Amino acid sequence: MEVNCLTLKDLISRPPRLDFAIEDGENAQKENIFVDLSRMAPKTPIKNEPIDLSKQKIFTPERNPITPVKLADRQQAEPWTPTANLKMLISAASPDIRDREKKKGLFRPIENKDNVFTESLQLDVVDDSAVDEFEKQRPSRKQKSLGLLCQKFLARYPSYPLSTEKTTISLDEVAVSLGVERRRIYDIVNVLESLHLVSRVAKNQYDWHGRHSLPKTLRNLQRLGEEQKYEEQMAHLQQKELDLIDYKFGERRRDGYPDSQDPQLLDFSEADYPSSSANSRKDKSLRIMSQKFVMLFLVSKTKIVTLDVAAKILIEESQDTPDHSKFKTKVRRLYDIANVLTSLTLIKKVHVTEDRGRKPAFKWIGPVDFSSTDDDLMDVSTPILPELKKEIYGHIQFCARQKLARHGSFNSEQASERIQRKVNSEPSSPYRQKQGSGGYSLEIGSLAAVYRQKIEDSSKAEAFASQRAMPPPSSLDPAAPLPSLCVDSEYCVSPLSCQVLPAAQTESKALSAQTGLSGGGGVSLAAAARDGEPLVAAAEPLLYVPPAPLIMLCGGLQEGPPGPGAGSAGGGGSEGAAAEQPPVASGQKRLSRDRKPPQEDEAPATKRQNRDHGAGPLALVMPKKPSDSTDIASPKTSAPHEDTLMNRQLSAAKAVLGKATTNGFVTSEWENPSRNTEIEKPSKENESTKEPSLLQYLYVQSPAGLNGFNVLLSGSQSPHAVGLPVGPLPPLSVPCVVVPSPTLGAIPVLCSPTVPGPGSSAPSPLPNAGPVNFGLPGLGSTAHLLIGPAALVNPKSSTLPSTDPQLQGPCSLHLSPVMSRSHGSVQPGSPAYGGHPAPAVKSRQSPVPVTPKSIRCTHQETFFKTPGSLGDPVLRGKERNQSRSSSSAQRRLEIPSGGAD
DNA sequence: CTCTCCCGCCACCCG
DNA sequence: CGGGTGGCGGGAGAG
Repeated sequence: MEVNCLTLKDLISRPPRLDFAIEDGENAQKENIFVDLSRMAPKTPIKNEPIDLSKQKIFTPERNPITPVKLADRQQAEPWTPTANLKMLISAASPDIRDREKKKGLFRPIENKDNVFTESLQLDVVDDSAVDEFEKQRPSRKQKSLGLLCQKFLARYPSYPLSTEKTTISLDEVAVSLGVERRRIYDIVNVLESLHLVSRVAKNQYDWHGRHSLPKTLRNLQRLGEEQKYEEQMAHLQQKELDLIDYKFGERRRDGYPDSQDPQLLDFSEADYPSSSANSRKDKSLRIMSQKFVMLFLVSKTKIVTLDVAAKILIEESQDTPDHSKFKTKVRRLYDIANVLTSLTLIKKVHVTEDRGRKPAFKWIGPVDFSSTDDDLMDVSTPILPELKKEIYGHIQFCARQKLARHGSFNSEQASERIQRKVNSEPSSPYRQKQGSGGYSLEIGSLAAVYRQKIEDSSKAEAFASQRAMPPPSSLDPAAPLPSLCVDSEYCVSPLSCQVLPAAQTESKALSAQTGLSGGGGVSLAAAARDGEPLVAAAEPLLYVPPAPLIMLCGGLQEGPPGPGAGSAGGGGSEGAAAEQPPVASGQKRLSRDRKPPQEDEAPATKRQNRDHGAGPLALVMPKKPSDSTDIASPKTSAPHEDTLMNRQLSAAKAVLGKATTNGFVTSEWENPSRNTEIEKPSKENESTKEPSLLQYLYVQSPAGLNGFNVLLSGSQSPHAVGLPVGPLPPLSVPCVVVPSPTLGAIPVLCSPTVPGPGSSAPSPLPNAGPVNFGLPGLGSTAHLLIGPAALVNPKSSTLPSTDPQLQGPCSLHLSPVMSRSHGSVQPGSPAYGGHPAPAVKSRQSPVPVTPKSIRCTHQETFFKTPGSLGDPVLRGKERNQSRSSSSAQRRLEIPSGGAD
């Protein structure tokens, strides 16, 4: 036996060695992988390796030589063909070898290696996706990516360090620890510095500040961006592109904004950045570029920035001559920055489809409302939290009641009015929105934002502080970008979608009819996505299936499938992944794919997702591409997602309802989208666009970064809504969907009034497994609640993330909380919805896995309770939330709700 | 092919 | 002036 093993190893190991430093820590990882592989395939070592690797997940770290049998199995199991494997090996080999030789000297064996190694092993073991393994085999580029490195870097420090504790960062130490050259650390640190997450204190020394001041920093950047008129510039550039590929620099500033104020940008925050003369080296620094890049997102209505536009703007500002090489260089830098920002879960990669084709772009998934919040708010201490929660819960409860009371009679206006009323009543209320974005005086989103900030603050002191150990900081962070919303890596935005949407929106009814869902009860979809991404997913039964026509439209609209995503950001273990997934989690997504543990880093998140999801589900939903399926599908089916939709809906809603109603519900973001200057954005907004069905609902989103609640109201229900223009769609039965987000936990809840009998058909394919997962954002921050009109179906079992417990539960309501989590642990068979493929709830994060059942009850109750309890919990962090939240919400709810009547 | 973006040379600039 | 920083762009992996 041994002999065999050795032989295999030898064969296998060699190639790896070449690639990696064999003995070196880094290499070690790879080697391990290889080893495993080797054992797997006794026959041809080389080929086997790759193959094995892919499948290894199953294998334990031990990976010792395994019996050949397994190999055979695996091979079969593996998607990879021998040929493919060989190719892989071969391709990897030569280059690797070369690199290897070089690297040997370069690499420093570091602990890091060990870590990496460990991680890889774990991944292998746990991991399902072949991809990971594959990657691991050889140190793929991804493994060495800045994003991954950044995640590791961030994992070292608490997102919200206690004020008392000072964390200093030694670049040398970090570099060694992470096993990379210091040069790479500079890239990370510079971007972090631009956001004030760190500050340089001395040579080679930085202080870690964490995310505490991130909202403030972003606000400042947003302000600066507005001053710089970046939005106009972006719009201008985009227009130009339509006309010409070439763009001229001169025009950009026509508006009169001063030439380079770049230096000022830096000033805003600190003295750190010395204003330098234009074009100075500093102006070109990654720090400044990073700030500008962020500003572009912040001023963008669509929150999507294409790299080419960003690069052009940067070039213009730098007053450099716009040659192609410059452009390329800028883009490279932007990728560097984007990788870091993605690791921070502030942005995620998407693709914008344009006439010219797909363009790489990034979407802001971080907090959005900070702009509206005051500094005061930032400082606000915990006390406020309860208030906010009440508001939110109250609103939710109200909705629920309404629904319950009359199945579709819910009037969104009333709700909105109520909210406004409240807001108005308190002049000082933080809830008021400052922004003029929409003219909405108050937005839930803003509330959420406030809430979130508070939470953040509190969190610093408490949980987070202690939690370094916690799952990756990022994921945990409340502040973390709502990103959770965006589960998937990429979205495609297509212009068309916009057009389509309007019509779609109006009519949910039509949809339901078409889908067949209508009859049954409504379909409950949930879709809430924060930034456009769909938050909710419905169980299969619940899944809303857009009528064929709609689908077609959607599909058409969407570009191709979203690529694999980009989303890796979340990656970092919990962070990225969590963030992304959770919110949106459209049921579909979740359904299709199960997430891997957030822990994994995924630089390659996108890939994973892809693989995770099957195309299958998507297919159902979307005509378009299977590949995206996961993303698309889920969103599509379950909920309306995307800004576009949202916008549409909003606009539609506004029209119908009148502003008042909408106001209450609409979040700032929503508004923004509607306006999009950017052509692309509007259309696409991700996967969500596709779903017209979503239109039916009015989506109330909390501000993006925040953990606000997202509420989906069915348009049909609202009387006003009836008037909706578009119309053909029959209103869905679902009155409203509330998606609480973030802070609470990520517990998505789906209540579907009636089970979608008809709908099921469509859905069935998707979910397959059944369980629809709503992915909670990694953190579990977001919870989605869907309330079905009349009859809620069964509550699904879901595991709640520790954090969210509160939200979850609307037991009484019949709501079923669905958790989706990064993991994808969803169970297909999960009980949800009684037999239906219920969405599975995952709570990967939750430290303590709760049993769905138990959780459910608890949560449910909790959910409605008054926030009072929340205050504590919130702070605590995710874990505690569950229990606490419960109480206060209800109280609040009732009060507010009353207004409706 | 295009998109990404790693890698590390070498210029800056600070202490 | 030495060394920390970090701009820069070649070139290769990934798709």
